This record gives sequence, C-alpha cells and structure tokens, in this order.
Amino acid sequence: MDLEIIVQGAQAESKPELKLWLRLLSTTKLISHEIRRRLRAEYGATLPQFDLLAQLYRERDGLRLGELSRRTMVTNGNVTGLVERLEADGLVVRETPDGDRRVTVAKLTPKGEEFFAGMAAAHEGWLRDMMADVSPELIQSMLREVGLLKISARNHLSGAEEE
Amino acid sequence: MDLEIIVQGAQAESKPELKLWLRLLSTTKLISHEIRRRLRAEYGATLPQFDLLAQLYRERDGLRLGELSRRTMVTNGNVTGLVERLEADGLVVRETPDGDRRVTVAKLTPKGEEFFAGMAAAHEGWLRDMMADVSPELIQSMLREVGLLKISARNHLSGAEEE
DNA sequence: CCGAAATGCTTTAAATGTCAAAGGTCGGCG
DNA sequence: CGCCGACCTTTGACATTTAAAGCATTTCGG
Repeated sequence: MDLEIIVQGAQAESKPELKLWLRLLSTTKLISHEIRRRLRAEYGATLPQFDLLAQLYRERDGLRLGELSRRTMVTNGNVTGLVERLEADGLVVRETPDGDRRVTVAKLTPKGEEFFAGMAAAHEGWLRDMMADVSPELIQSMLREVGLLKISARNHLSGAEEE
Repeated sequence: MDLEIIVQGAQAESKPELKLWLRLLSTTKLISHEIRRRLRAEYGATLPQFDLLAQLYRERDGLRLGELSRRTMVTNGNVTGLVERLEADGLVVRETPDGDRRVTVAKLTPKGEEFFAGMAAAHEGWLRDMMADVSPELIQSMLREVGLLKISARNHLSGAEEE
C-alpha cells in the first residue's frame, strides 16, 4: 500500500535522512498523481504543460526557451516539444527577436491566458482541499523547514553549482 | 533560477497551500535530479530501476508484478518493461509459481543483490550529504509533519480510495 | 575580417509513463 | 462437466522524459 512503510522495515530505526526522503517522495508523488489526473480529466492538460503556462502567465512579455527550461526544471529538448504542442493548441506563440536569431521567445496568447486562469483557480482549490486537514501553523512550519532543506540540498550538489 | 520564487511574485502573500506545494515540488525535483544523475554516472542505473530493486531487496522471496506496481506507484504495463530490462541485465528473474499460473513473481538474483547493495549504500550517503545542513531535530519535525500532510492528501483524493 | 569557442535551440535514441484492450488462468455455480 | 466472471499480466498506441549529439548563430581573439 505504501512505499515507505515497506521500504523501511527491519533497519528502520536509523537513517532518518533516508526515511524523510522516502516520505517526501511518496507524498509528492501522491499529490502529483492527483493533480495530473484532474488536469487531464477536466482540462485535457498535462502537469508539465500547466507548469510551463504558469511561468508564461507571470511574464507577459514571454520567456526564452532556455529560461523556461531552467524555471520549470525541464530539459531543453523537452521544452521544445512542450511549446510545440501548446502552440498547436493556440495557447502559446513563438517569436524570434530581431537582435539574436538563435533565440526563441514563447508567450501566451489571449486564449492561453484565459485557459490558464481557469486551470490555476481550480488547481489552487485542489491543493487547499488536499491540505484541508493540516493546520495553517503546520503549513507555515513546513514551508520554512522545507526551505531550509532545499538550501542544504542545493549547497551539496555534485555538479558545479555556485550561487 | 528558482521556480517558486518566480511563480509567486505579485500575489505571493496569500495562498500558503500553493506556496508549500511549489516548494515541496521544487525541492523534490532538485534532489531527484541529483540522485538520478549520480545513479546514472556511477552505476548506469535509472531511478525507477533503483526503486524497483529496492522493493525486491526487502522481499527476498520476490514480489508479484501487481504488488510491485502498487509499491512503486508505477502502472502495470510499465512494470512489465522495467522488469524485462532488469532481467536482461541479469539482476532479476521472473518465475511463475506452481499454484497460480496467472502470476509472475520477480526476485533478485545474487548479482542483483550485490549490485543493489552497493547502490543503496551510496544512495544513503548522497542523502545524508544533501541534508547535512539540516539539524536532526528539523528532520524529525519534517518527518512528522509531512506524514500528516500525506494523510490529509490521501483522505481527499477524488478517486474512490477508502482505507 | 577569420576561425574557434560559446550560446541557443532542435533532433535523436532509449527509457519511462499512461491508458485501454486483449490474453490466459482460476474459482465457483448451475 | 462447463461456463461465466474475476483476477493478473502483457500488449499496443502514444505522450513525456532525459542525455547527448547536431545545427545554426553569435561572440571574441588574433
């Protein structure tokens, strides 16, 4: 039934980092699956598409594909395909600025803005619903603590990542 | 640079659930990417393969594919291909028990056990390293809180899921 | 200016992921 | 005995993902 319950078992008492990681991962998967299912059922959209549109919704002048890639933590090649599909759906347009013809900028169409606005409202409601049994204090507490974890992880990456 | 920093912006003050979700998601992605990269670089393995082997490592008698599917949160059809590749690598064997020929049980080979044991030790070390700046108290606290969040999310799924 | 290096995007191959439908197999009921 | 329904896995069609290779364009040193 539950990944972490089974993965632990015998030597569960120690290894708190591993335990926390498994719990984080399974919780995130659980919520992601639910959001993915609802996005698909109610809007015919995928989670990566939602993420990408969210970025563009906040930057009305559009974003370069490389920038989109970094912000969504999706690889370059993937952004290409995602934007292609969204463009085919009429939610996004691609433009090449005059200054640098290597660059492609994606931006929302009016249709895309309207479409995303509806999804975003529903998305927020789903999250409030799924977190309904968690007190506001606990949410604030987790927000802070997960922030610290994220900083720690970022400071211990193997790839050359400075700040 | 950072998904959540950008996604928030203007109306960031409210919507704590959304904010927490974005932070959870980006943190999990960050750690996943790092683990995936190291697994690939040092062991030539993928994250789903690691997950699947981890389940089998804890159940030396093997697991039915359907059970593997539930534990790894991966669909049935996907487990088939995953196990096929691992079998081709000699890490896993498939057997059909005498009692019920509908069933396929996957279990680790000695080679698979040895291989996974090495990966698991490294994996645990990577996690300790990435969480090095987080105090043990905070880890315990997050463990508890994320557990509560998971329960809340599970109780508010749209799919018919009782307990 | 020229050519090498860097930059930005796209393409490719292999793996993973979903979903739905098809294939065997088992169990029970008439 | 024989069939129907339930159970388990595989298959098939596609969408998504990553890493790496491939193109085109720009930048910079000489």
